[in-house]
Parts: sequence; C-alpha cells; structure tokens
Amino acid sequence: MKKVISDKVINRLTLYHSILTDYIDKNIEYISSPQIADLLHIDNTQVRKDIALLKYKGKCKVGYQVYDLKNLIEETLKFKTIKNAYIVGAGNLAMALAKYDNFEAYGFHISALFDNSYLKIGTIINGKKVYDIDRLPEMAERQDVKIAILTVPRQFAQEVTDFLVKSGIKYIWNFTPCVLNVPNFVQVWNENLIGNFLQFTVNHDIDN
Amino acid sequence: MKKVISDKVINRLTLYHSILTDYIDKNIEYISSPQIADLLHIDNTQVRKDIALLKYKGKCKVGYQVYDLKNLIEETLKFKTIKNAYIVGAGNLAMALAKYDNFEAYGFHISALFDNSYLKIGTIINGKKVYDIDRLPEMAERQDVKIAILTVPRQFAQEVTDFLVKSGIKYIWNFTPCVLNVPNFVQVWNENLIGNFLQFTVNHDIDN
DNA sequence: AAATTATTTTCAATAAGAGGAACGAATTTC
DNA sequence: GAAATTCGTTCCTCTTATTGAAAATAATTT
Repeated sequence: MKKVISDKVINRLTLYHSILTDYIDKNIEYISSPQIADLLHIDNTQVRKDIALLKYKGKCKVGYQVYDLKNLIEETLKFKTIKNAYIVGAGNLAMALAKYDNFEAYGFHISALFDNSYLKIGTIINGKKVYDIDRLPEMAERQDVKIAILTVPRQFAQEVTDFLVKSGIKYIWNFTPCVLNVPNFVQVWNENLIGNFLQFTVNHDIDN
Repeated sequence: MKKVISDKVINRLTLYHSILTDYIDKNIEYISSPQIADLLHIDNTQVRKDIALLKYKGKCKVGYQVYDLKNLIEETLKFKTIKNAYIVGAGNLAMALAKYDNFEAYGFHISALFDNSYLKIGTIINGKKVYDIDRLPEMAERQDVKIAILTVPRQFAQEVTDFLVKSGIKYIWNFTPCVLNVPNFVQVWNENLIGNFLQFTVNHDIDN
C-alpha cells in the first residue's frame, strides 16, 4: 500500500475543509494561507505545501478560491464516495454515532446496527435498524459492506472481532479500548478517544 | 512548551497500556517487544525505543515485567492524576461520553454537564448532573475546572467557545466539526472523529 | 498612468524527526 | 557449552517540517 497522502496531511486537510465550509456559509470567495494557518495555530508554509499536494494553484496576493478548494479536498478525500458501514454493538456510543448525521458529509453511510440483545434488536435509531448480530455475515455479503464500527463492551471485543473477520469485514473502526488481534488482510483503526486528548494533558501541566 | 514525549509515542504508549491490561487479566508476568509489535503490526525496535524513553529496563530473553511497565506508563501519561472536566452540550454524544466510565481509568473525571435546554437541565446521567450553562463560569471558578468537552451543535460551536474562554476554560476537547477561534492561551484539541478514519479510506480502495 | 509597496504564492534548501535494519551483549534453554 | 531469543544501541534512510529567497500580483502612492 503506497500512501499517496500521509495521515498528517489528511488530518489537516479535513480541518481546512471545515474552515472552508465556514467561509462558504459566510459567502467569502477567497482565503489565504496565513488566514488558515492563524486559525489552526500552525505555520502558513505548511498550509501552502498541503494545498500544493492537491496540485491546486492559488492566486498571488489573493489566496485560494474557497469553493474550488473545498471541492478539491472533498474529491481528494473521497467525501463523495459512499462508504457503507455497519455499527456493531448498539450501546450508548453506537446511539450517538447513529444519530450523528455529519458522517454523511464525509461519505460514510451507516447501513445498519447489530447487537445480540433482544431488547435492542428490531429497534430503529435515526432510520437505521438494529439487527441480530447472527445476520451480519449474510447481510454483509449481500450488501457488500466491508467496514464495521466496533462499539461493543471491551470484554467482547476480540470475540466479536473474530466473528467480523470471518464475516468478510475488511476494515474495523475500533472504538473499544482494546488492541484487536486480526489477520494481515484486515485493517484496524484504533479510535483511541482518550489517547488523543492525552497528547494534550501529558505535555501541559493541568493542575487540577 | 517543550514536548517531553511526542504525540506519536504517547499514542503508542496508550496502546501498549491496553495490551498490558489484557495481559494482567490473563495473569501473564512478562511481555516481549516482538509480542507487542506483532499485535500492533509495527516494528519491534519501535517498541523497545518507546519503552526506553520511560527509562525502563527489560530483561534479556524474557522481556518486560507487565505489572511494572503498566504502572510506569500510567505514571508517565498521568493516568493517576485526576483531571476534572465539564461536558458542554448535553446531546447524544454527550450522553455516550458521560456514560463511558472508561474515562476514569485515564484520570478524566466528568464533574458535570451543561446545556441551555430546560428539558435537560436538572437531569442526571450516570450520576452526573446537567446544569444550566449560565452557571458554568461560577462553577468552573469554584471547582477550578479548566477542561471542557465541547459537544454542542455546530452552529453554536464558536459562540459557546467564546463563552467558555471568558469563563476561564483553558483546554477544549472539541467534538464539533468546526475549527474554533480561540486566543493563544487556550488550547484546542480537535477530535476529528471522521478525519481520523479517513486516513484509512483515502489510501485504501474501498469499493462500495 | 507609472512607480512603489505590501502581501502572497512558489520554488529551493536546510533542519528535524521518525521508522526500520543491523549488531553486540545478555540470558535462558537445551 | 552451544543455540536461540531478546534487549539495548547505533546507524542509515525516508519522511516531515521549517526556513529562506525569488517571482507575481493587487493596492497604494506619486
């Protein structure tokens, strides 16, 4: 797998995108690299280099065209490509994610949720139905879904992961605080919620 | 601000920590760098180097002592230091976060939630009370809380942020898909949920 | 209208950092 | 005692970030 765009750049591009969205709301036509850089407290050369990766040319003394640049980022990051995904484990976090319509803006479509509790199976959250997890293998194959968002309690994480792997899931977005053991052909992204924020509290002195 | 430990290392350390927790549950006394590396699909030299940063010495041919290493990581990442935080905006995501007891393991304590809806003010979620957001400045000063977890709808993000800044909040864990404009003495961590996972879907070909 | 100024992009070069390979040293096992 | 495994470290490579001109263009001044 060759990385066309590095992780760090992708992350920054999503932030630029969010700024651009805001500028469009405000009907501003141009944005400059120093403007973006100031908002994010990063270096403006960084911004220009990231944008240069997209082969996009700005206008001297004016900056970049907001609308075009936003579209280009969406194209590069494939926001318009629909990525179907299942949520596995219909707990609190799953509910929040299922109700979080913002996913769609990035091309993620939650097709269904899965759980093993009879209290949850059959319920509908934000138009998305909760199915018995036993049905996942069949549905995943039929709907050709390869992404699972894992939100089960930690003690079931590995067990359910094994089940997902057998079901043909290829990408697991792991919200559990566990390191999952998977074969090489399955990719895991550990959404280390707390770990990310720690980067913050470790190096600063938070004295309460 | 000098970074004693880089972001990437911190992120990996949290993953090691999660593996170590698992090993303790299984009553295994020692763990080696290749074992950790295999689970995370990274290089074992990397693991050794990260651990070397902690000034921890392993035992040749045996590995590292699970219990000690886990404690050392917790100490380094300040898991035992209680970090009080408020959740601002009592929506779906806030509910999920408030119910997510795992935060405590990392030293994060949610002291209270805040909202402006009379439907939510006064309710109690997982033992944590929802207060009128007007009370935040006074409470933050009295309780000396400097961390806010922002989960309001995107259209109110900036407005509420300005309010938080005026209230003396110094660290904002931003779950909204907005880039917040803050003064230099306030730090924002953009928890770019989708952005993180995109790193995944952009460079792989997910064909559905 | 021409010249100047200020801002911004672009290109090039340097510096810093992270990841991976390799090797000696140590220790357990056979 | 020999073999195998693992740690710790050094070195090298590749990536990423920063710095420093130079070119371009809009706005301002003369």
